[in-house]
Amino acid sequence: MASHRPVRVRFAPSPTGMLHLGGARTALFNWAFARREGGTFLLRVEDTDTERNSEESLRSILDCLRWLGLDWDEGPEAGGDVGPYFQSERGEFYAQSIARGVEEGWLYRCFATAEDLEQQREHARAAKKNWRFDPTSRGLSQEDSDARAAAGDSFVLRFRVPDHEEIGIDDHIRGRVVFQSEEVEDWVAVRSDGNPTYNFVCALDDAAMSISHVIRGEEHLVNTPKQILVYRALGEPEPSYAHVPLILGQDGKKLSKRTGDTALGDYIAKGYLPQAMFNFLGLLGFSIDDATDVFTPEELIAAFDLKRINKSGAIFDQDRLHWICGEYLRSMSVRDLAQAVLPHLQQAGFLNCAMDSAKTAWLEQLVAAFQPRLTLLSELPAQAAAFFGEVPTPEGKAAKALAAEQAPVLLSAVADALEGANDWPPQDVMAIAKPIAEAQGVGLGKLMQPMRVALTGSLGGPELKDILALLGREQSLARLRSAVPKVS
RNA sequence: GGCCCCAUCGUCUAGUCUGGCCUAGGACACCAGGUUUUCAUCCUGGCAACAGGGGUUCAAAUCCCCUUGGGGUCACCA
Repeated sequence: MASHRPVRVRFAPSPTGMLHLGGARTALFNWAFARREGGTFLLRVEDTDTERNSEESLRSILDCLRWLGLDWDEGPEAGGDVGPYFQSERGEFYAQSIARGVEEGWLYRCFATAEDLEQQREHARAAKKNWRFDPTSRGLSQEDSDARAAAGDSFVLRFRVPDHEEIGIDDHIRGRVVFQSEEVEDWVAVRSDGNPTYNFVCALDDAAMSISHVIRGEEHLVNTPKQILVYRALGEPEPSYAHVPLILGQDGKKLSKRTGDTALGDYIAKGYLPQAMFNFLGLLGFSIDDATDVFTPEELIAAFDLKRINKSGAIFDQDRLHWICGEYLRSMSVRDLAQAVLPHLQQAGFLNCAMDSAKTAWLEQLVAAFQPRLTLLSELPAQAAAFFGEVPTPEGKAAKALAAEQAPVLLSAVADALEGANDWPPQDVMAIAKPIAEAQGVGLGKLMQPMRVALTGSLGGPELKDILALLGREQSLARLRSAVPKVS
């Protein structure tokens, strides 16, 4: 099959909703393959469903692809020599192909109504019999057909599927897959309103755009024979195929909204990093080798090979995505991380002010203190709330630590000691704390615990020294002092 | 149900095409230790899989067949 043509691959989204994770991964694989082969990656918008299309969907899909770092060589906003790249603008081209199909006889009029056929299907279902379109309209004479059309009877154009023909593909992922033409019904290629259907225009456009490799989801595998037949009718070279396995939900079925978020946009909103998402998607159904699970786009490209894509479906593993995100987040520079996390803080109502250099420096200090504790950008506002407002009311063990018998004495002692310190934060908090604990005859922990709770409301969190620095002298002392009367 | 696809730890996977190096490797999650004033990070260790049955072969996770299980698809949606 056409393996020596220049590599041209496409991602063909339908702008009827948000970009699905499966679609995002398909796009990623197409992109990686094109980049690996030095080929062309193009975007074609399949907006033939005028009912469900929306401008907003298209924009969001393009934004999502860009967010992932996938750039396209031809398509919307990029142009190209084989456009238009919107199917809604290719009507003239389709009309020519339709005329040709009718003339050459591989498209024929069928006057059966959708309702009739639906009724037949119903009957078959009730009788538990397998239903397939009965191509009796094929027998309609040209005169009768013309006459009924002239009389204004509504009709669709069906594709005349040949008898006893073997339709096989050598799928890059699955190997040889063969269909018998008897299994393929005379499908509708042009609707009664004159608009062509997906299987028809998809093949038409792939041929016209010289697509060399069709890399798409496995759910399209059964569409392939229909599309191959179009190539054969057209006398165009067939592309080669790679049917990528599905992304499965926790239930083992095709990922759907029932089992969690399915749109890439949902994960963007949750604060996942684009590098992490790219990495994770590239690891679903593909692997570089037996040990590499964190990699750059360049490394993915260098190793990319359609034959290395798995055959079986992969369950979307949130834990793994979460982990990868943490890996990237921890490897980021404090500066970049501060920038990335700022929108999430502002969304939570923090830092909604002009960011002068002092504020930025403080934010970077905060981010540095929390970096080892974060896996998602969106986690910071909740974790660091104590640094933006009141001390959250301690709960559970934290409340207990603050209510300990010696806590008031220890806290006021430590507040006094800190107040006397020359620098802020004190160079060695431990050196200040130790004697106080000893004087009270308790372990260091007995002092540190209530101190943390008094300052942040929590037993966990950054190092004490960082907490004092972030809070500042005044605020730190105030919190240590005000915690005392609360418990006494 | 017809047609098509698939089958290694709970999960993502390496190994399968080109049988022996596999007493099946890595990672996530989980569990247990260690480092750390806390939490987290980090380090060490542990748990855990070739769906079943037949072949072929000196040798099978790897090749063949059957069974079972799972999935996809059966629109004038894409």
